[in-house]
Amino acid sequence: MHSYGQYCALAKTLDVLGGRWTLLIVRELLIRGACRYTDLRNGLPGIATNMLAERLRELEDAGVVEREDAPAPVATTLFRLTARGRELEPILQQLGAWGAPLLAQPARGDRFRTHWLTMPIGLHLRDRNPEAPPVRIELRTGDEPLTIETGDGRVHAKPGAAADPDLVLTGLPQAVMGLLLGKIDWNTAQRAGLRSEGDLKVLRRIQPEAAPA
Amino acid sequence: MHSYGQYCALAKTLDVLGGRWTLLIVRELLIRGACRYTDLRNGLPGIATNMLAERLRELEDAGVVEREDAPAPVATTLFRLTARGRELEPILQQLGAWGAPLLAQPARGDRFRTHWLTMPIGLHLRDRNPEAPPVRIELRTGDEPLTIETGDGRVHAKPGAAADPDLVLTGLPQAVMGLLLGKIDWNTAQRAGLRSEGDLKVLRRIQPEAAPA
DNA sequence: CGGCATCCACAGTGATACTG
DNA sequence: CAGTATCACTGTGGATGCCG
Repeated sequence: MHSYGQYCALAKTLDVLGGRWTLLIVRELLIRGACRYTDLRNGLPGIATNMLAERLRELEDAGVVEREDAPAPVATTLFRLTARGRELEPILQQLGAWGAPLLAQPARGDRFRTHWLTMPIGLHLRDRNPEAPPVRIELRTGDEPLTIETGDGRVHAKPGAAADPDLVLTGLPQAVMGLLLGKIDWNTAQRAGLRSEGDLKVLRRIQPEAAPA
Repeated sequence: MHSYGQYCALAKTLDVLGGRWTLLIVRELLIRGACRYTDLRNGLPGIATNMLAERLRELEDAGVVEREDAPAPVATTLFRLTARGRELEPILQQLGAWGAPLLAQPARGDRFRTHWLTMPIGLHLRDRNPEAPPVRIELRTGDEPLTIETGDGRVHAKPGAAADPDLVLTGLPQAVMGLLLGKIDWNTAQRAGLRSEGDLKVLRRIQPEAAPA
């Protein structure tokens, strides 16, 4: 990427992060932590492999990403964010929040990965009853299950199936997220094909505002 | 710009704002408010004129920018941010803050416009003595003067010369900003060619931390 | 002059194939 | 698994021209 050549902090930021795919690579590393090249490619459907390799090199040169030779038995390379790279988390959250309304439109043909829900969940949901025992919800809405857990007043999500979940939600991402964020009620979600197993009441504990269950 | 085609809020944001020059156009409109095509081109040294026209059209389609036929005598078109576009201000400030360390390096050959200092000044400086009468500082460090004013505990900057300023600073942007942000002391700034006229004590009132005057 | 449209050389991008 | 190599294609930057 050619530099903007401007003595301006924003322009310098864009010199580093403004290239195509760059911020989406940072998104993957924020969500996943250290990952392999193949994991990154899988979380970035549509990227060309040479593009990923080149961007990782640029991010490494810029001090945003570092590579690490994985521990003994596996013998593979891991990519992870540096401290400087992790400073980008709140910025990516805000950028995502700005674009959230754009997800309302149909957007047919869009690719989806379940772990992309991690950031919006951590940003928009709160545990309204931190004193009570924690709850676990499993989402099945794409390539892999996602586990939602309450803890210290916040709501965390991480890839993988939940052990002994209080609730399991199965359906399209639009319906799952619409329900979790309180944008649509349970009847609407059901009409959109959402299915549930377990205790729907736990939803009220984490939804941002009053929403019917 | 080709869409990423991902059902992810960040990817949707980048579909709209991720193109080359796009966020720098938003920067100009945030700093300047409504401006003419020519003003934009002037604040974006290096941009190709067809690029500016195309990006403005895209931003208009996305509901970030709107155009307005200027009032009676002038007969020109003005471009301004919509409410949706103005929501980007805190995000651009954070992106700029992230890149601020990159301005420390020499960066020879970089173009500069004085009004680019508006955002960092509003972000990093505070009026430590809001009860006292307001102060005005004029910066002369590039193409046009910039006026800094205190008010309601904050520090604002706007293009143009100051009427009856308490202090006038003249020199390179690195030196001016280094002094204002307390990164360098007055002697260092002076060695970097900075000249002053007026009362240097007013600096302490707005500098982020203790710094010698 | 302000607000573009057109044209062209070239750098960036994306798909596929291949390799240690 | 983690890339490199190749190549067609598209986006970008610079110059210039046009039109009210």
